[in-house]
Amino acid sequence: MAVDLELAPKQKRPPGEPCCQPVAYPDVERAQAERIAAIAKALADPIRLQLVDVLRQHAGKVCVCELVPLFDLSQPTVSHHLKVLREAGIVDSERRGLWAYYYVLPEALKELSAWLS
Amino acid sequence: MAVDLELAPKQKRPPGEPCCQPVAYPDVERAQAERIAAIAKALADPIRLQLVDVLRQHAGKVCVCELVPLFDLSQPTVSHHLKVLREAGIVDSERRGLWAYYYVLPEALKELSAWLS
DNA sequence: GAGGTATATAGATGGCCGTCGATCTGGAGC
DNA sequence: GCTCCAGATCGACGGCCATCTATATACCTC
Repeated sequence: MAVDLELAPKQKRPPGEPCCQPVAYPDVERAQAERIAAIAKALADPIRLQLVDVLRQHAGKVCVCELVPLFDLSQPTVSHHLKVLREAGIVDSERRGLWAYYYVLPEALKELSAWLS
Repeated sequence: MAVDLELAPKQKRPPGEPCCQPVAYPDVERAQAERIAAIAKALADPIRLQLVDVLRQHAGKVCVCELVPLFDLSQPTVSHHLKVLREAGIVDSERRGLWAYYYVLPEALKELSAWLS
């Protein structure tokens, strides 16, 4: 998966109609592309996107028991989505007694946001 | 864009009653969340992210024959990724003779970019 | 027309993802 | 101790995804 691999120019082509222009290389390295794509992948589900949206509305922390009834999904499924977001570094959680509170880590979205602009 | 709803702190509750009511609702409607998530999904692969990166960097139209050798993938696989990006509305293509030139549709990324900021 | 070339499509395959019900964990309160 | 509850984890299932090879399509040149 060599991003920095040299481009082999076209060897035979109809005259007068050049195929290949000067090569454009990816501006992002492979490792960076994988990081950004991983964030995009975590956001690539409407449920997770709305979860992040709710958490971002509150600068504070939101209880899981508030998140579950927002969606027509089972509690384990919502918990699974929260785990995906947590493992992507987009959210983190804190346990207080019986309840778990989730909150956004805004830094996690910066690289994707910066690449998009 | 933010809906101001307050987060009720968790208190002890009488047994037999549900833990809490949802206090925050998604600011993003389901249809909008699905649109944004679909864009994120198209970008959720490092190859496709780098393809978009190359096309954005070039700011013009890039021949497929330049894109294929950038990755250690078969030509049909690169073609598949370009098709995914095209069906997501992120890129479009134009055929010139034997060659196909791809270019970015910057509008497609705006909704995701706006949601992130 | 024949022959070659760039790209797209088809079909198969292995793996990952979203969802569920069932179960486990650990804290609260009796 | 025991019971109840919030949340996480497990195991399974169906479906979708990324990749390949093989083939088709479209186009050019002779």
